[in-house]
Amino acid sequence: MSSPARTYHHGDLRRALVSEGLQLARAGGPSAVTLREATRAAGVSPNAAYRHFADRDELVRAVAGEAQLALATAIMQRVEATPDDLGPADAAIERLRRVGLAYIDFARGEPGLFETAFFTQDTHANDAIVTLDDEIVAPFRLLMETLDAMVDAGALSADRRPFAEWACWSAVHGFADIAVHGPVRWQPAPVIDALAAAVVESAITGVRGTPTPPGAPIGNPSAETPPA
Amino acid sequence: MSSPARTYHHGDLRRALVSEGLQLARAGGPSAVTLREATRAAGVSPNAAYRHFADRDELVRAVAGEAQLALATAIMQRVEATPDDLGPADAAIERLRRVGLAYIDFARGEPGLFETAFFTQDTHANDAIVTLDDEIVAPFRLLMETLDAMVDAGALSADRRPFAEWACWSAVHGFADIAVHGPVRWQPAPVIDALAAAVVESAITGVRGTPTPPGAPIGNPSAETPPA
DNA sequence: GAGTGAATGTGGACACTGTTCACATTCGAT
DNA sequence: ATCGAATGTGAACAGTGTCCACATTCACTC
Repeated sequence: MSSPARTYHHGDLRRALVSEGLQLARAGGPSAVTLREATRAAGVSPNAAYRHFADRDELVRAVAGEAQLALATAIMQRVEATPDDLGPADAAIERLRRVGLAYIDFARGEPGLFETAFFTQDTHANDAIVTLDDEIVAPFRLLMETLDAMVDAGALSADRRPFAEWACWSAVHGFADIAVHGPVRWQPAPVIDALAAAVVESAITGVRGTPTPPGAPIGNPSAETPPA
Repeated sequence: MSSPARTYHHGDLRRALVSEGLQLARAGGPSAVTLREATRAAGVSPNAAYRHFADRDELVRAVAGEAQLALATAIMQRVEATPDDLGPADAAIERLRRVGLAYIDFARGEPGLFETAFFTQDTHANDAIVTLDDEIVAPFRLLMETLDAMVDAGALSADRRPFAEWACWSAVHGFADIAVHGPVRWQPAPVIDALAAAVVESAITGVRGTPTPPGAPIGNPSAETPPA
């Protein structure tokens, strides 16, 4: 479809399979990324996949990595668009708000990719101990940095910093999941917008220990534009 | 195995299939509840299932209903064990705390059932509008009641009541998901306990708009015992 | 009590999936 | 040019959901 030749082996099958897998995941979630469909789309025999992935699981995990990257990109874009006419503390809080809203909007706009990003099948279930660093994914790292920046800007007291990442991530991730799979899913979009905003404010309040500061919340310019 | 006769048709196959499905879901999540395995366990031919369920999906949804019930039961038990030597407001807050911790502990203790409880495949995707009441599941109803009771007890101001259910549910559900599928999963149990407690406190703070009151938190008597 | 229609369970088949085996092709280095 | 390693192919197997025609059994009527 893209390359002209198609003479020899294939050139770069692994990348092609992950790419096709991403499309499938986008349309139908992790369960839709199937070996046979991906190889078929790549114009290759089913078994060819086994030269690049041990398992179907390994393919899906590779796709999941891409999905995580897409999510991280969406968050970064939204954060970088933060207006710069705010005080340091307000700006830090606004950035946290944007992390949360971008996370939620990504889940709503790309439910298949979102679900895939959290696909994990008991890999290295036996490896005795896994340090946290090994598992940290890009979106989570963004959240950590944002919270650290809040402490630096004086928008979050240092003694409230520990655990803050879990409280924030939990609230936002939970709402995203509920908005995609739960009862919220059938509500009209504006209602979901309002709920999302309320949940994010509540998470910020919960972490800071005090209601949202002077300036009213900004954020939430409707939707995001995910990558291919 | 249980019944003595086994002469005629089967007596009550539908119930048997749901029951077997629950076992499968418990061990392997929703994807493990398979028509053939369930019918096999019930000692019946695969197609017999189609006399009671239109689809594999319908079976899984029935199992999901049971899983939701099990979750609701776990929450109720924990809430009912709230000590009664607390003031009304403190008691109301403690009950909310217990709802959250029970939810999280259920997810950790029965990941398969927990995941199954949230299984939803675009059922009635075309039915124009679905009122929220149709979709409300037992665990969520418990949360609503607990929050209403907080308002009555003066532990939550009425103007903070709206959206509170979503903020609470999001935080708790998100952490449960992360603890089961996410990076938290590999941490030792005591660490997860501490994180769970912190997340729940943060959620309560976020909803009430002010840090946790005088008395230190109680809750969290380690684990729960789910049904068969 | 025999008979009849509805409910329920069976057997066989098909398409689809992941996966393995032996085999074919092509690339890259000697 | 040759030979080993990398990569792709074909046929096959087990497992899954699902449909079809057929068999059994229940519940009810005459």
